[in-house]
Amino acid sequence: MENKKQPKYQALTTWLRQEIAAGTWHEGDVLPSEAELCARANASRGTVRHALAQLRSEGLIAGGQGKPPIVAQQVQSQSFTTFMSFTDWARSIGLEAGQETRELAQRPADALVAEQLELEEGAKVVQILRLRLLDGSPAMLERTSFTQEVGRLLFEFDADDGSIFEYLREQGVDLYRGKHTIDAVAADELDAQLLGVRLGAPLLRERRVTSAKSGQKLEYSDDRYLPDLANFTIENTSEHRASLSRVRSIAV
Amino acid sequence: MENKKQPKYQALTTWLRQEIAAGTWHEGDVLPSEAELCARANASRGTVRHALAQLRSEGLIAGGQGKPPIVAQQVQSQSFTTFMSFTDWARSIGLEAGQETRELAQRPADALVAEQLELEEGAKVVQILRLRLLDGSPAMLERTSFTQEVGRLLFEFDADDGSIFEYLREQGVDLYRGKHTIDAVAADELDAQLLGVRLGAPLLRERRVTSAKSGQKLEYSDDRYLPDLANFTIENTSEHRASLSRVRSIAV
DNA sequence: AAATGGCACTTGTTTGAACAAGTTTGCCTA
DNA sequence: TAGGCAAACTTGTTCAAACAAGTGCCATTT
Repeated sequence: MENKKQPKYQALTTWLRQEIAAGTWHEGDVLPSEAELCARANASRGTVRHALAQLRSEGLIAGGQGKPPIVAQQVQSQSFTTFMSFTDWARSIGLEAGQETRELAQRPADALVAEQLELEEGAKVVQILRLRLLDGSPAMLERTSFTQEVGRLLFEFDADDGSIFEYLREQGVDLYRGKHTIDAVAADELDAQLLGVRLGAPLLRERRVTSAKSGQKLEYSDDRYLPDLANFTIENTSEHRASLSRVRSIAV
Repeated sequence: MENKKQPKYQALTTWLRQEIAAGTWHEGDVLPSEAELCARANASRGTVRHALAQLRSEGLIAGGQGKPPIVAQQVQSQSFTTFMSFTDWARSIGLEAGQETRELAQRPADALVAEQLELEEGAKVVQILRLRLLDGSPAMLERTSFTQEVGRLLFEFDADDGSIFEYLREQGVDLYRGKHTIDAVAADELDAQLLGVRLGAPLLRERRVTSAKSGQKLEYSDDRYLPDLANFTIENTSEHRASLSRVRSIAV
């Protein structure tokens, strides 16, 4: 018996999730029928169905009426942290993240940054320019702007020392929501020099606005990846819509 | 009354989804309590909760125990069809999709296509090269390869006439899952000529493998967008993970 | 006036039951 | 043997009831 605080249906989902992750049932395998799960978990069918519904909504299992549920083809996804933090991402694929901080400055926001962070133009922001490395080679150049309130914490942090995202969360900053826009851009002089490509080379750009649960904007970043080193992938099915959208570009 | 085939809880979710989309309740507004919804829909609480659970899993509503559900901050996403079909996407943003088919041919698969479609190298595939337009101007160049079985249907379709995706679905082709990889690439000669950019200009590339529910690969496409005209966006929160992943590039 | 206690209301969890609808299996017939 | 039909099983939908647990408000008390 685990923590008695956990409701029965959640204990069931956790158990099933773990079993699937552990490979007890492989992709396409048939799970025990609802009746069997009822017996094994000593629960009513409603409870079991509640648990299965949760897994279904996560896309972990599939199956239609009359047929027992099967383990679905996994739709890969990354946790919020892994997707938001370069350091965490690198770790997750077995590489070591590195960084060379080129600039850390406080200055008035220009028009673009002010708009993205919903500040008055000229309000003070903290900007950081970092070259990010994967196993020692340049992979991405990030230009990030923080609101004054959050950014001031960075002056007490060695930006060559790891994950800003992680550090800010430890400091209690409520980084809750990320809105990402992905496009392609030609390398400018700075990109070319630091990433080691020729001027005008195609780069994969991710612009990101991070906000608190309250909706207050905290960070705006323009990250440019070498397309040879990083891609974005997404999967969707006619049953399991992805939250990715293709949108019309907005002039910048 | 609509189609009586639709179960009650689904009618309820549909209704609520529409009301929310229509702005009857705004972000942060309180929805009717479960009891009220029971009365209004003439349904039991279980049914109402089933409907609410569905909306909750889509991230449309939030709210904790004791508090009535509220309309959550919208995480934008697109339906499977809208994301898979250029024509449908254009329609959704109020533009007209156009196309100029440059080639429709049957030929042996090269190594890349064969690998993506899980065919023997040299197996026959149907390839189509189409320039896609938004309101008349070039926006994307698509190079798509279909397995023989699916592709043969295209010879009875006027490819200048609209959505291949829609046509194939009407013909009963089971287009179920899309796996998308997004990166940036330099325009080659053909891209430059048809899209009207200079050689080497950055393009936003989406490579896509579409498969049937059975897992059989049906289509591989390399779509190159003018980054001025289309982006991809995604949102995630620490509670609502997105299915997007940043991955290490695989050599092509 | 401020703190507290309780009541009314809300959602969360669980059970049991019944019928509908799709799938599989195996037997029986042609 | 091939086909078809029916029974047995599966999941899907819906209802009703009960208690647990969290929230908000109001009246009473300090």
